[in-house]
This record gives sequence, structure tokens and C-alpha cells, in this order.
Amino acid sequence: MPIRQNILIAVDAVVFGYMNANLHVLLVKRKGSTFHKEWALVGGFVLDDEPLTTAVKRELKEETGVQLDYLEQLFTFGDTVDRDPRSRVISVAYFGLINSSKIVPIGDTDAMDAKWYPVNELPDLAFDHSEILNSALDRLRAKLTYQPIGFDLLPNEFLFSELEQLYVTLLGKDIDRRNFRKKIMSFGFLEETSLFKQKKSGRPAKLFRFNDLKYRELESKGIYFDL
Amino acid sequence: MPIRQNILIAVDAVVFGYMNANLHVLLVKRKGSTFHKEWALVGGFVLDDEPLTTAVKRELKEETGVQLDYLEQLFTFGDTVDRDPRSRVISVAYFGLINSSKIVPIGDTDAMDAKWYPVNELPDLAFDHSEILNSALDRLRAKLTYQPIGFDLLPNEFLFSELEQLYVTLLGKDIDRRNFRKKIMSFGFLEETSLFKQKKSGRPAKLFRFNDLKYRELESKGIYFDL
DNA sequence: TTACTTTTGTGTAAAATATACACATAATGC
DNA sequence: GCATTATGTGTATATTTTACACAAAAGTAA
Repeated sequence: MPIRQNILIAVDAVVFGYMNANLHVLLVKRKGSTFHKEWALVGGFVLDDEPLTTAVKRELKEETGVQLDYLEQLFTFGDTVDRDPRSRVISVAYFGLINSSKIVPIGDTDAMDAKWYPVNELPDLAFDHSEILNSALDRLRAKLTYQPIGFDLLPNEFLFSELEQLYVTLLGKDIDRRNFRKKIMSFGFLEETSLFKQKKSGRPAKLFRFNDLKYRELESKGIYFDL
Repeated sequence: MPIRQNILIAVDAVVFGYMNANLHVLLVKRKGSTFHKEWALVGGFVLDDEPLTTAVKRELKEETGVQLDYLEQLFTFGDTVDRDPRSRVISVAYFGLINSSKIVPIGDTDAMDAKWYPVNELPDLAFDHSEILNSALDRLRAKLTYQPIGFDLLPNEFLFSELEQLYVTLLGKDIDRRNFRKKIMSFGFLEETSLFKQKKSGRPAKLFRFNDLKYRELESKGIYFDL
């Protein structure tokens, strides 16, 4: 029984970056005929012989040149039969993070129609991309409390105050500096470097590093991150 | 730019039922040419104009007659380009639960090639269905502790000892009866009925009911289930 | 060089939550 | 009525979470 289907399969990525103490999303300006010149998530159609994650990375490279530090599958959108006006498209959405020190700010120029948008100043998006983006935001916020995923948004070495600020910004609730530090340090996957960093004024602060190996070791022992 | 793709899209469902104090999965014996007569998850190809969840429910009805009490999207499998020997197939996997009182035990007969298998006595499965099943098991176990999903596996009215047994079986760790009861009751979504149920011997026990409305009310107030 | 501002770094007491634990009650079967 | 089986319940202890304030190290401006 040979099957004929008239459904296309695409991938879309919600890529988050953290800069200027604010969460940003990577968007591209569409060039195709549908939703021409509207902002959209990075994505495109999957090639016949291409694994899904490869497709995501390829589109990301082609459209923006960005390389991810974290990537996970989010959800497959396709219940709304006409999300794409051309024909039925099912989109496997991914959710990615990029290390703050790797972010090269890109703007909306003729050459490169890609831009980092602060999540609180988003433009209207093509297709059902707003819905996808919101799912990704929910997922990010939820994961922050039970997976040490926030470190993928920071540079390799960071201040405790930066980590704290990130949590405050993304979760929108206050943090007690002493309790937060105690809690985070108690897990044992943060290591103190011998480096210091100074702001314009104030006491210089130690830089810390997230030790991924150590984290996985703890995880395998059944010790789980939980804020 | 018209796109040509040679990828098929299917849905597969891992359906769990709880009977004889054991977790079971619904499997069907394949009739098609590939993996003929092997056991597989319920599933099939998505119709062009059909939402994904509709496809799952349709296949489930067609192949087994079973109706679900809980359904959620699990994961989309498609990175392994040749999971299906015929052509590339991307499968959106779902994870479903069925209320214990609705389970009609079905066996492997000529008429109905479907069967409830205890999860600890599973046969080899077609395609990559073992992998899918394991993901679903992981998800079920994880969710049990932060969503009151276990109630969807029990009959509408159940004994506390049955709920306790379910958690013991699925999570594989001991429970202190007194503390467990205190904890569960403290959430306030379980209601005591005036009904009793007796086993062969021993003191008769009260039947309880899960109040879904109450649960959602609590959830909306920011009170979350957590064991 | 002094005093003012900014940011980091740290401990302890009180409150809330989780854990450990044992015996009386209500039924059945012999 | 006695043995067996399963339900139902409270309290004390340990652990975890929360609340909270002041000294240290730098820069800046008078």
C-alpha cells in the first residue's frame, strides 16, 4: 500500500541570547513570497536525507551564521491545518540557547536580514511563530528552575551578580543574594576562578565557571539541580 | 519556489493502562508488509487535512477501539533517517493514559490483533518503537511527581491504598502510608466519597475521588502538585 | 586624605517542611 | 472468639527554607 501525502515538514528554531541584562530572540526577515518582509523564526524545510537537528543547524548557519550552545526539541506544531497559506506544513520547533560571549550583535541591514530582538519588544511574527515563541519562553522559564540551563546564556566566566540578575530578569521575582548563593554553591558544580572583574565602582567580584562535567557526575549520582 | 519532499508523516501512541497492580501498554500486531506480524505501537499515517491529535485518536479507534482519558505530545522521532525501511518517515509520538475502569482486556485473536502488555514483559517491537516506549515511560514517571496524572490511570473512585500502590509500582520506591496520605490530602483536590470498598479481608476503606475542577482552581492560584 | 557612593561577601535565628515511627480499629475466615 | 488482614491516625525529630544587616573593597568627588 503506497501512501501519498501532501504535507511538508519544516523545522523552526527559537534561539535565545542574553545581552544587556535582557533576554533576546533571534529573528529573520522573510524574503519568500508568503509573509514577505515579515519577521519570523529561523527555519525552513527539511531535506529528504537530513536528520531534524541537522536541518535546524543548517538553517541557522545559512540565515544567521549563529552557532548554538544548547538545542532541544520543543514541540511539533501542525494541528492547525492551515498555519502556512501555501500548503499544509508541519513544523518541528526547536529551542536553542547561545552563550552570551559568542553573540555578535547583528542588525537589520540589506546584507543580513537577521536581528536580535528583546523579548519584551517583539514585532508581529509570520505564521504561528508567536505561539511557538511563547511555548519556548514557557519552557525556558520552567527549565531554569530544574536544569542548570541558565549558564548556557552567560559567558563562560561570570559574576554571581550576573547569574542572579539573569534569574531575576527571566523569572521576574526577587532573589535573596545570600540564600541564592548558598543554594547554588551547595550543588557543587560551580567553580571559583582566580579571576576578578570590576564594574565602574564597587568591590571587585570573583568570576565563576560552570563545570559541566561535574554537573553530569552529580546528576548520575541522583543529585538534581532544583531551585 | 515549489518544494518537493519525499518524507512521510505518521503518528504513534504509547497508551498506558493500569490493571492488576501493574502498568500495561497497548500494542497491536502489524498486518502490513513491513514488520509483518510484529508487535508495534498504535499508529499510522496522518491524513492531509487532519490535525495530529485527531490522527492519533482515529488510529486508536480503528485499531483497538480504545478511548483515552489523557493525551499529550511526547516527541517527534525522525533523526534516524531510516527508521522505516520503506522510505523516510517522521513520527510524532504521543503519550496517552486510560482510566482503569474503562479497560476492556483484549487479547491476541484473529479478529483483534491488539493486546495489553505488562511493561515488564514486553515483546520486541517494530521500527524504533522500543525507544519511543521508553521515552514515554520516562515521561510518565517524571510527570507523576509534579502533575496529578496518576489519577487518570485509576478508576474514578479509588482507595488510598490503590493510589499508594500505583506510586510504589511506577516509581519503584517505598512510601510511608501516613506521610503520603498527609501530603496528598494537603493539596485539597481529593474528595472523600461516602462509599466504602472491602477487600477479601481487612477493614473496609473509604473511596476517594479526584476533583479535576478543584485541581485547576488551585493551579490557577499558583499552588502546584509536587510529591 | 577624607568622606561618600557603589557593589560584593558573609552568618544566624526562626519558620516551615519532611521524615521516622507504632498501635488501635474494622472487617473476614476458621 | 481468635487469628489474620488491611485501614486509619499523631507526634517528635531532622532537614530545609526563609528572613534579615553589616563589614569589606573598590571608585569618585570634595
